[in-house]
Amino acid sequence: MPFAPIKRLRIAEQVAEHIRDAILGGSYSPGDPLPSERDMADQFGVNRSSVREALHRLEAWGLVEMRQGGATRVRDFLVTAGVQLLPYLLAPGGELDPKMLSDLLEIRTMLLGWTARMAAERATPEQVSRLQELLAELQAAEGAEQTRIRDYDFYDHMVGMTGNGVLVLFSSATRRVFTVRGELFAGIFEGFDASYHQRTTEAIAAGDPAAAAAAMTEYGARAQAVVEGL
Amino acid sequence: MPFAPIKRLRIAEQVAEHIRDAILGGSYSPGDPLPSERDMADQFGVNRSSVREALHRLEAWGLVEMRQGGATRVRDFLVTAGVQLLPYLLAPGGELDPKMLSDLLEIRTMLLGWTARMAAERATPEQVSRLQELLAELQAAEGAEQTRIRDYDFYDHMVGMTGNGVLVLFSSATRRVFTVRGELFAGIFEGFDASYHQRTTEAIAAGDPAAAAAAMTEYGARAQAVVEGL
DNA sequence: TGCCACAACTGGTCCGACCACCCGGCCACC
DNA sequence: GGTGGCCGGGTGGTCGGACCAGTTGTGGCA
Repeated sequence: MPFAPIKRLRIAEQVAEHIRDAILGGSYSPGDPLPSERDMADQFGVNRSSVREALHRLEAWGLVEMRQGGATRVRDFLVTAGVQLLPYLLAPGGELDPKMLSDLLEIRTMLLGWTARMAAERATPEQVSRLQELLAELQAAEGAEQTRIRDYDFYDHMVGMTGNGVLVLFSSATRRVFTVRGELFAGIFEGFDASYHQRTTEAIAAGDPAAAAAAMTEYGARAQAVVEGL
Repeated sequence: MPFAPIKRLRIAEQVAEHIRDAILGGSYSPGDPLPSERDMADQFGVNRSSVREALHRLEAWGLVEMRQGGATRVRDFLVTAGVQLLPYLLAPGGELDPKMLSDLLEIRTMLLGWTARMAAERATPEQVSRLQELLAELQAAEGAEQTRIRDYDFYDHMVGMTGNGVLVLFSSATRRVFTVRGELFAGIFEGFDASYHQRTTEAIAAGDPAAAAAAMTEYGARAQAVVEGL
């Protein structure tokens, strides 16, 4: 077994994680002021510049609002936060939020169905044969992790087949969740059943959008049931 | 008429906008190195700290990748960028990308339909009466801008009715697009026809998910047709 | 030819200073 | 009692410079 890669964390990143967890963990309510940059620099034992870098990151994520002269305040992140916060909203403060997980899988089911439908409508022959290759690789996958990766490659290719650039953005946002929080979804890929993907591929090859959507929707619903059963 | 708020401009923000536009405008390809922080600080005539703040913002948006020792490189933002970049991807370099706009409206249609469906499945009586209020306000709206705002309030309430927290994140991301780039969608709200919303409200009140989804999908499709016809 | 040490980059962190701005308390004035 | 101005202390914003840490290309050596 190879050595795990050394995780190199920039100081500003660590600071950002601390503050992010404190906010998502409920230590602050929307509108509450954070301690001043100078205070936090002292508390963390780092330079004020690093604290500022961390705060700017949180600001870009929609978690806090910085105003010259006034305190940096926590925003109502459920409204202002970007999708990129999803991995952390799933488990704020380290404890899994089952409701959020359930919601995410529901959205995933919707995206799966719609993507398969549009892929079937717009597929080119080359894309179909590539999809069949990916299906074969998925069926040959061993282990939960490899299955997860190939499942998402399959989905990614369908996204590309839709030709919708905005969907690419959305799906890459959700992919990040599955990557960062892969352990939450292991149940989906244990004893994986690739028959849904096979039906989907056949439906797309046959140019049958409704059947493709149905197969992927069923797959998503089954994944929902599996994870909810935990 | 009240005074318009004074627009404040932080230096780092302006720098970030410049670099962002250069990247989205195609001045750099994925993998290309940006000039060094010290160079850009000279060129912009600002301190290196400000350039670094700007770069960190771009990094949080998924536009660039910073690595100690190596150059800061442009990422393949169509894959790595967050949804929060959508407003700028719609018009990279100031020129509208009609394909991206078309894709966005297509996604919007999907979200409209699905949201209405789930809202119909899960609505409580209180939520329904609130929706009817919002419908009345929408029907009474005057002018494109007021219509746009109330249309989104209507949609936002449906999102709340689904009870899906992840959908809230997604839809707030898309709402930002309509806010920042409102001028692109003015056509939708000129000569607005609220009958789709009325049908939707009635279907939700009657607990008919399919009808609700159909009405909102038609509404989205009509908006697509209007904007594409420009 | 192939390897490696070095030098010249890059970004990452730190420090200390000053500026711009917000807010609170104070006070003179109406 | 209310108003407006003043001011001081605290906040974030910017600056310049220094040094650390990691990468990259190059030149010389074996």
